[in-house]
Amino acid sequence: MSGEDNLLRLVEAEELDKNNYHLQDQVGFILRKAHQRHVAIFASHIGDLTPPQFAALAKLYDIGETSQNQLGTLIAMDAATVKGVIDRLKARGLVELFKHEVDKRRLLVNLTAEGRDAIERLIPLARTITEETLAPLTAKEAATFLRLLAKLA
Amino acid sequence: MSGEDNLLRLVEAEELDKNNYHLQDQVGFILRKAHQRHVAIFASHIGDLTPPQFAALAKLYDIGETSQNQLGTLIAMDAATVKGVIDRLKARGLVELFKHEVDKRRLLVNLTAEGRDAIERLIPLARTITEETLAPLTAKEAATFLRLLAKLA
DNA sequence: TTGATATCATTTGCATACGAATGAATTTGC
DNA sequence: GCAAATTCATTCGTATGCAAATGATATCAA
Repeated sequence: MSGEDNLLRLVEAEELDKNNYHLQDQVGFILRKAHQRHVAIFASHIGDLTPPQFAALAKLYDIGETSQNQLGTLIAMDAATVKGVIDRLKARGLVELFKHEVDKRRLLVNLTAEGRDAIERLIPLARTITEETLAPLTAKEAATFLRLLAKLA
Repeated sequence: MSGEDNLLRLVEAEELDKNNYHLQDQVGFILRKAHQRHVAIFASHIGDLTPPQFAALAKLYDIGETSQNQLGTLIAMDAATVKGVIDRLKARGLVELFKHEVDKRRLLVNLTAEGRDAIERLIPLARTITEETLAPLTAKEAATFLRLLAKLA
């Protein structure tokens, strides 16, 4: 085999390497698509609330009154994002805000009676949404998937 | 067992049902967190481009010139979103736009020489990003995860 | 106690993401 | 061949999502 052959093979290998990258096989790209699909399923069942808004209500229903910042940590939203979400829920009368009596930096958030009614009404729909999102998998596959997904998140 | 006992159990079961919903176990919530983590990993390796911008460049590198709309379909972005992404890539000189000679509705997009250089330089980093995203899983788990994720997306 | 740090909330700027409406151009169906 | 339907691109409005900067308050440490 000549030196020129070796060079050729090397060049071909590099070309192959470049062309071998397929976006549609990358975990990030598929993750983005799976998330898109879930959001669409969510919207088809719960049209008047977004997944982040639902997450805020569900968490407040679970743990009760907490600070805006703490809520953000629990539902994986940074401070700027959670503020917008809470502002919109407040505008719709689903949550109330209070200043913390002792620590004046904190803004306490809690469900209103209306917010409590809403989340109690929506939780069954949320179960349906979860089911429909996982519908392409068997029960066993879904369990495996959730276990591995949790390791990644 | 009295009728009152039955009623009590029923009420308790309903309460349990309501309180039994745990946001942090829902596939949508974990999917959102996994996606967030991936985007953060992406940004730590490729700071000057977002994942959607990278997707557009990678797909153009893969298939060559195409219409804005077709590109959007291939990278799972609606028309409004892809327009913004392409506009920003164009402003940075990474893609060029041409009117389609025959079908005057279409706007053709292609990489510039600079765009081609950029994507060739970035693909190795993208491989690293994929690896790091999947790092919490073993090779076997990663393969299983990708197979199931693809079924969901 | 006070000066340095840290925490909480807000604001601004930028970048997806998508529904809905619009207008231009093309294709289809009859 | 022409009206209806479709496709392509754009624009507007709304909602995340995050980095960075700012101001108020609280905690820590010397």
